[in-house]
Amino acid sequence: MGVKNRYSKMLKRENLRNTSHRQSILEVMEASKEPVSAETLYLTLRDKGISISMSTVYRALDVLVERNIIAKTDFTDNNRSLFEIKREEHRHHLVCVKCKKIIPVTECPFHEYASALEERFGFSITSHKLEMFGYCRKCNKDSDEK
Amino acid sequence: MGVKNRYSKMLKRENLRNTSHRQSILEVMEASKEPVSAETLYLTLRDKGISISMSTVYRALDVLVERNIIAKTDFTDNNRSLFEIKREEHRHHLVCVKCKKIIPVTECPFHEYASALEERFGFSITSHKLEMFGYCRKCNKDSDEK
DNA sequence: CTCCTTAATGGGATTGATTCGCATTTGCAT
DNA sequence: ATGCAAATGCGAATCAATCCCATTAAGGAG
Repeated sequence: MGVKNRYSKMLKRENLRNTSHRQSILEVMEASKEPVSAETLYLTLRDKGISISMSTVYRALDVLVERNIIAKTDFTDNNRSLFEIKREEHRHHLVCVKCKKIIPVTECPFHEYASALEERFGFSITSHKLEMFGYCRKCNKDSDEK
Repeated sequence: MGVKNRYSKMLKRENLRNTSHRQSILEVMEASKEPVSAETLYLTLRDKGISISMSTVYRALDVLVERNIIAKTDFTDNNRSLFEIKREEHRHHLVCVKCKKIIPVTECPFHEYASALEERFGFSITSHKLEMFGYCRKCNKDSDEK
């Protein structure tokens, strides 16, 4: 099944219209290895010759987050939201505080921990986010050389 | 050692002036069981009869985050930043997506996982955030009753 | 205790991301 | 092909956060 067809099904299942803009947005997000901002998305689409407005980008992102197709991830950096498509395995991130590089990580060993908390607090956990901050290999090396 | 004295020392150690506003802000944050927004802080201080401006609140929060005395935590809810004083043990949170209640959790079983990632990616992790989302005991019960 | 330097503050203006309102267009069921 | 509700565009509005600059106050030196 082609990628576009897969998106159609996803949208249909959620009672969302299969518009070309939503298709394009999902394609760009699928292709991106890192979380993207609304503006990056907008500019990328423009570069590809697609005419779209910022409102549409934001609205599409909102509805896709709401339907659990993409995730909004905040890194506390310059008050901007980043968005990432949900893949089979969810992701965590290593964020370099110096060069801002974001490394996705797919391992997630937290089920046990989560279960214990659910029991203790009577809380049903439906999702979680883990972000780790520090210095990437390159920035570590750069500061060694000084 | 009194609380105020402790704050004085923290500020002095960081070469920050021990101003009454910073004292007040730290007191309010210490007393708060949950992360607070800049606005909440501002209003709380006003209620206590302390005259302060939003600029000062934001500036104090910035410098305290920078010096690692408090932490900025974003919960993706209405694009607002929340701040929390750092205690002996760092904290994670259970965030109820319905009533927005935030339950702090002090257990943190991630050192092993973190070490493995550091090795694999040559990344030095200096901090991390884990937030879990779902439904609290009360909101679970409310939806049962329907 | 007083003086002096400079960090900190107030308050208003500004920025910048995100949201809103409403007229127009488009998807899609029939 | 037709009709209607959903989606879009574009400009205006909102709202948290930041900036500017004149004023105040912390705290070290004497």
